[in-house]
Amino acid sequence: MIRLYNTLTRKKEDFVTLEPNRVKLYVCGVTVYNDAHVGHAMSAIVFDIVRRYLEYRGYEVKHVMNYTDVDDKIINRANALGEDPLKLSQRYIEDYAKNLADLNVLPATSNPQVSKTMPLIIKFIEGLIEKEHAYPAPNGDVYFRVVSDEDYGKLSGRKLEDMQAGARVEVGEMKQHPMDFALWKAAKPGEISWDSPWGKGRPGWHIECSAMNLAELGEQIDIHGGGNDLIFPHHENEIAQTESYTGKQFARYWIHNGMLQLGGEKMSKSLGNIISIHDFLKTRSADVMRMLVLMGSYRAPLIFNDETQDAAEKSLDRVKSALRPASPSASGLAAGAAAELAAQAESTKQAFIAAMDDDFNSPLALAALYELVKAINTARDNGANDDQLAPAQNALRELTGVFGLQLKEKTGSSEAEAQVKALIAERNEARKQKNWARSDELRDQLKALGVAIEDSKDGTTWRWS
RNA sequence: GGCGUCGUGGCCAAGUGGUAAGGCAAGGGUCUGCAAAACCCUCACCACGGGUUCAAAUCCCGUCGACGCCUCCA
Repeated sequence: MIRLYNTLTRKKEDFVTLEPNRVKLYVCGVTVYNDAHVGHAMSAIVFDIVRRYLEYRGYEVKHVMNYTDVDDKIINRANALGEDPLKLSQRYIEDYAKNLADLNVLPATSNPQVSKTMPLIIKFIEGLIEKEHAYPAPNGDVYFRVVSDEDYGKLSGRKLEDMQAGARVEVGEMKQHPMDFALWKAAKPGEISWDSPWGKGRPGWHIECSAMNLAELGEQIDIHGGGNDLIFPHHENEIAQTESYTGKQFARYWIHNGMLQLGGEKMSKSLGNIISIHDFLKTRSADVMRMLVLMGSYRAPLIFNDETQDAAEKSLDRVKSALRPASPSASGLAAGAAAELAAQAESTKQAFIAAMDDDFNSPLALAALYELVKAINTARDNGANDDQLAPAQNALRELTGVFGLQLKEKTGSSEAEAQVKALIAERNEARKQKNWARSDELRDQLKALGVAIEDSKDGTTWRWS
């Protein structure tokens, strides 16, 4: 039984889907107006692993991730660049899709966009007005009436009274209650806009997700996810809108990832402490980013610095060490030892599943993988041949695959490879003559080329490092 | 000020009543011409102060501190 921490109840709960073996998963995507950063990568990877794990456990997952392509920031940036806002956002949608592919994030089942959901958004708002959950203001805005929603604040644990006491709530003169929020914003002159019963305008931020959810997944969904910075107001308002509109519970489980921290602060576009996904991938692999995410709980803040990145990289090397072939002169393992390795593969699999079933406890699942890594390496040291290693290595591949790790060994061009082989041949000759000085010199040369040398009884092996 | 999450070894991080997983780093060892890789060994009384209990990192109260949200934000 899978258990999930549900933000709505602040407890771990048994995961029971609306329909057997099917999961409706909606994850808030990004607002597309500039490069996405590694914080977005973290969120995307977290939910990619959720999706991959649910599929591994036999669920058919319908995974929806939206793009917010109509928004103040997009309009501002487009104005600054003298570009059409929808062209700009389309450009960044394609860019983000490439980021995700580079990170080995599986494409969502669908990627709805605000600009393509306008009729439904308008219909949704009309429905809310009809039910007196919303009201048009004289200036052409439409607001959601928070006092009409008796359990408003249930996700974030806030009460309307508390929020009114807060110093930073601004009372808009068009609003009946300071916490009322815009469903529709009247267009300012020259702004991109759509026709509506309330005049030209565009949707507020929250209504789009309610509408796209309804369009893609229906009135009720299993899991709604996103960064924990979206809990309030975004997800709170989504709940208010959708439940007021349908009269049914919206999402059963709300899951939120923690924030990626750079220098002790949340990485965010507003703070400007950003490392883009493009820049990250210039020096590190997608696997490193994924490993970084896996090393901690998805709900906790992720400490992102050189030290943690190095640790992630080394940890990956360790996992990869188990996937190397048997030594050339492997004499074969005794039957008992081979059976032991098979048993370890099986118990690792069980431990992995038990860990991941418990609210995606990836650090614990990783610990199980390292046990298998150790067992495989020990077996190899003890003379296991490739056939004997294969089942355990396949199990390791299977489980790391659930994490979306690719575990590729580095490669070089064929010319470089030819050069390396020549140097190694020369070195072997020197070693035969016990010319250690020359041998070590050649090893240094190879190291400079990025080649690691390993000598053993049965000869020299090498790999790109 | 309000709401929420949290404070475990040098770093990252599991563990939510019975005397602390794992990874990285570090030190020692096996192997090696020397290395490297792999393997073996060593390395914490869990922010602080009270309390509950036969027993607490784990429950309760308090203090201090960190982070997130309350404004756009994955």
